[in-house]
Amino acid sequence: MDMTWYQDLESRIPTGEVRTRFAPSPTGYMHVGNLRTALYTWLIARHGGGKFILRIEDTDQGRFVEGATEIIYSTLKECGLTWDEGPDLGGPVGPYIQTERRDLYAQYAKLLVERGAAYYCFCDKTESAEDSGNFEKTEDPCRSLSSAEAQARVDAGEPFVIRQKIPQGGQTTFHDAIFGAITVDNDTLDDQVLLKRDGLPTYNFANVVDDHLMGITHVVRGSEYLSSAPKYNLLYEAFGWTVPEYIHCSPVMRDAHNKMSKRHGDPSYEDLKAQGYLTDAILNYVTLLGWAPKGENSEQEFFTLEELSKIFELSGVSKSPAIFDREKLNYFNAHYLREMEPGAFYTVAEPYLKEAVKTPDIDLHLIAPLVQGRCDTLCDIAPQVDFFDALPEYSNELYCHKKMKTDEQNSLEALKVTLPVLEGLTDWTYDSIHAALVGLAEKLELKNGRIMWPVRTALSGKAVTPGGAVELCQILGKAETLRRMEKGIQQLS
RNA sequence: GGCCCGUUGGUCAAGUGGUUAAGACACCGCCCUUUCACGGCGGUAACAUGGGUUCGAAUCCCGUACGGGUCACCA
Repeated sequence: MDMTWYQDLESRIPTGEVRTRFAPSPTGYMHVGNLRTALYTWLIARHGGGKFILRIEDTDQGRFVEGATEIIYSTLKECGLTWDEGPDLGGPVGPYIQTERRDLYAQYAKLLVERGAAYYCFCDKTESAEDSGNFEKTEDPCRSLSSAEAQARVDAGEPFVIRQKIPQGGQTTFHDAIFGAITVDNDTLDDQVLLKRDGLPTYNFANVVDDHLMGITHVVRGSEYLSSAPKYNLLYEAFGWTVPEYIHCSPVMRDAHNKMSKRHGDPSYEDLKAQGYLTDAILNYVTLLGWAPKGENSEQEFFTLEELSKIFELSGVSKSPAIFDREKLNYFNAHYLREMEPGAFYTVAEPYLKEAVKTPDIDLHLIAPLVQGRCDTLCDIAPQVDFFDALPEYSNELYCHKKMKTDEQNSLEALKVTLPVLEGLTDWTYDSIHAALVGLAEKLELKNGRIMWPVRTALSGKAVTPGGAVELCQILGKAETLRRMEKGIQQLS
């Protein structure tokens, strides 16, 4: 009995557990919307104690990008979105790459033809409505071909596609976890292509077949697929399969009108990393773009993946698109940066510090804690610490500070009295320098700032520095400190 | 153009018939302070719109406007 060819496939489908899948096509980089979809999908699986599956959808021969699969793997791994089954791990319902499942789709498409839910079409390729400007729905002449005639043309070697035969009249209703029940007239649906001329399935068909065969219980995808969902239901119905739960997510926007896109130069996950953002911060922020915790957690905004997998609920997913806000991402990143243990921060900051400060005598470990609280991203480090290597040219205007009550004249005096004090210091530590400078101010009955401001200015040549006068003295070392102060005195004289 | 979906401050958002309409980012002010940050305190700012239903509507219904998606042998 050849009608049982699919029984083995069907028997492999796991049941009784939550199974979700992330199914990217290897056409480029991992954009933010993609990452969010992967994250939600993973969260649903983990929240339900189920399996997260990775499937590569490479049915478009023309758009394959070399290395794209690797970016998908590395991004998911870095983010901690571990998968239980996939091309590299295998699993009970593999293979997990669609081109390796090629024969399956054709078989299932033919099954649909036999059942009268699909038909062979021999027409020329149709242009997209947008390109052609033609939105009229036209009756496909191949739809009414007799099965004998169609089969004869197939046998004769005539190229064909297989199209879904949408019922005439009636309505189809599908349910989405976020949007609820949506009903459409069947007459508004088109006989979409299931199997392309090259024998590979379209995205829509491969999805249905694979999601069923892989036992996917929750289908997470972008809302751009919302309007094709009714056709999916018709397909599931024709096969006699159980319809999974749909979760359609609205897009992540760059502004009110446009999705985030590579074309507009919007950053991918990798770009954000290169711009000095931490993975945890990116994930945390992206989670909140289109999802919010409910109830008692509704005011919490910082989450670990672990916490999220406990409290993530679909009811918190938003229907409307969310605009990606760099400022808020900065806030999250700054928060994560500050929360890091000093050692951990040093590890991530070191490459950036080394890039900016090359003087061998300078201890980068002393600089790191100074910049930790002053950065939105790691890329903010270098511009703040470049003066350690070389004192920049600066204007004497910098010595004038209203609040510190300093001007060029009293700054010159301050430097002149401070120089010998520091010169006489044998113990060059933070505490001793601090004691010396504060002691001097006290002795002269001056506010600390009257001494600190001129010193900090002379040492940095900048209006803003990480750390104050004492830290800068300590880090620069005695010799360099004295040299820069003498330079200041000379410049002010 | 047909169909589908959406609309709470500039942004992310809570809210499910009765609230002074949360909170966060950003912005502004004050405090802290050896600069700048950090931190603390306070402030400006919203239910797209018109009709219903109701004692009462951000919440329910209808229309309008605006926005998005889709109508590919792309995903």
